[in-house]
Amino acid sequence: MEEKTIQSNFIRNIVINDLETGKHNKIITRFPPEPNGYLHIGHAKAITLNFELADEFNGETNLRFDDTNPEKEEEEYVRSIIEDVSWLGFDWERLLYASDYFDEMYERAILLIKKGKAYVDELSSDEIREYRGTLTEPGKESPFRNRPIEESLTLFQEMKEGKHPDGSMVLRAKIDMTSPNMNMRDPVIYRIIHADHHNTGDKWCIYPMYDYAHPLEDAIEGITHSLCTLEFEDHRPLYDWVVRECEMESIPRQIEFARLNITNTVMSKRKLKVLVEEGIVDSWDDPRMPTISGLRRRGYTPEAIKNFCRAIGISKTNSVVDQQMLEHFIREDLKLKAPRTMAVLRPLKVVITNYPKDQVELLEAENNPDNPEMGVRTIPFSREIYIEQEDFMENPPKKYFRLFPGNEVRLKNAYFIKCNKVIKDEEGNVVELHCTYDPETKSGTGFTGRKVKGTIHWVEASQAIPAEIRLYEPLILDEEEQEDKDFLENINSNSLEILEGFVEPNMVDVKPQDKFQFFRHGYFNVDPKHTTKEKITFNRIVSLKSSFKL
RNA sequence: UGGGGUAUCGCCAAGUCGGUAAGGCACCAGACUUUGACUCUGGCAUUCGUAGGUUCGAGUCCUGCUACCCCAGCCA
Repeated sequence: MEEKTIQSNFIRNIVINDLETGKHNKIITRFPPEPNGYLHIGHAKAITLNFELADEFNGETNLRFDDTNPEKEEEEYVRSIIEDVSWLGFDWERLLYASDYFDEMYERAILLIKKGKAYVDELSSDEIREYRGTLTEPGKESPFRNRPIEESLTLFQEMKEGKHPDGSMVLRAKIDMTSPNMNMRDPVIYRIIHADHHNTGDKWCIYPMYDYAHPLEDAIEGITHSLCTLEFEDHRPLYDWVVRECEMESIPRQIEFARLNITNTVMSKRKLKVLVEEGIVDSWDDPRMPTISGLRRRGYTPEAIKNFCRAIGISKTNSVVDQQMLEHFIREDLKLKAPRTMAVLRPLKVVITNYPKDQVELLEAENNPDNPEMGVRTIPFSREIYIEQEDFMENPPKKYFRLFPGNEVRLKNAYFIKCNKVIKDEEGNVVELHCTYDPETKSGTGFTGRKVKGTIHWVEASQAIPAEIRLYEPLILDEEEQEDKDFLENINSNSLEILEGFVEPNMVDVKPQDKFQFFRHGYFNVDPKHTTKEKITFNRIVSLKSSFKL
């Protein structure tokens, strides 16, 4: 169920204009993750934007790893990012790495030095910081700023050859130490890092900084529209400076948009990492995580995620999208896709006293009333069944349509039953119900003799399959207006609830990632990690909406 | 107190040359219902941060305020 209703947004308008005016005949975008962590739904927003924008206008999109810092990046992340982007259903034109361009970047740096636009600085990092000035005070020029070009050339060569230790010197762009834009105060563009790179091994011991590397990567690939998040707005003058001074032929345009925030969760890599490291969740793909892998394990589909990304729009406003919006799109997608089945999460045994002992009859049930093509299945029915604890109340309030003493309800796909007797344990807890059924009310016979207000789900007791069912709630509690509060103080300690319930016997052969609608409960996914031959574990993706209030 | 941004319904978000406020989520009411689900119908901004100005007419133009976000990594 993909809805490709294209929503207008300011970036798309820019593209349309660029195409109409002939500035570009074809657009090329890119998704440039740094392979230093797992992708989350915020990345999905950027991925969807880049790929679909190019696709709409017959352009191309590259997947490019921005691997300019070997100390933080790993092959494992490259693998997971590729997996996630593919899973979302996007095909890149080219799979590239910033490290593919290290040679060219080095040559362009030499060009800058020769033009007097860059110099090797031997100030320490602390000194560089001091010389940089502050937000309100201009910086000072480094004593090395005006050293001879030949000297910088030699030193830069030596940096590359590994003749100098980490931190001893850097290559800086020579721009303006008094600029009100801190990024223009002679930014460092190359630093020495003696570390193995996942792609280039030990070939290099100097690595370009983002602000220098990124515009070159874009220009080299012929990227026309380089989309990034708001915090890079201040970097745009530097981006343009690099493209211009390095004399790149292709001129990419950087355009910034707001990153995604969703209520009741966290989105930064840093915070997600804390959740994993503090053991608040058990891994990056924990079903409570907003990571692509977490959402996948929870049971979200690529279509739902993409529809969500399309629906939230693109703008420059800092915003927080209601998490209910995400839930809406998975419900919508699974409505027609997920077969219905009955599962009892908190079992209460019911004995149907007038039903013959030792009789088991097979009943027919629709797999999806909203999608008849999904066919029917048969389910067993007998004298003993389980129903949901919350579907019975001994002393119900008004408007309680479910089972209570003397009341009659419909068992979905089976018969009407009436509750006659409540069995309790010593502590007064209801442990069993005795009911009677009416053979004339069998589902599918067209019985119209009388109506009942409630229909409840059930599972036949002797053949029911025990299953583990995991219910999730948001990781983060609704925040009150408390600034500077550590997000860990708002952690929802009840974000996971594990239940032992029963599912229909025909669930024996489910496979990991199979999705179902548990009748009257919500949508569930077969967990790929916890499910074993002995026991199936289901993750609740999302509950059904409900207007029922006790 | 420097620079860069943003302010349209509870939450997202469209709003071409100024012409008299799309849509989605949420919510409320009703209909339907073998899911208190779905679906359907109706309701949800006389108003676009605020104060002025220009104009026959301004969310869209001008001016002044206000609030919030980002920037002082040899991170991206």
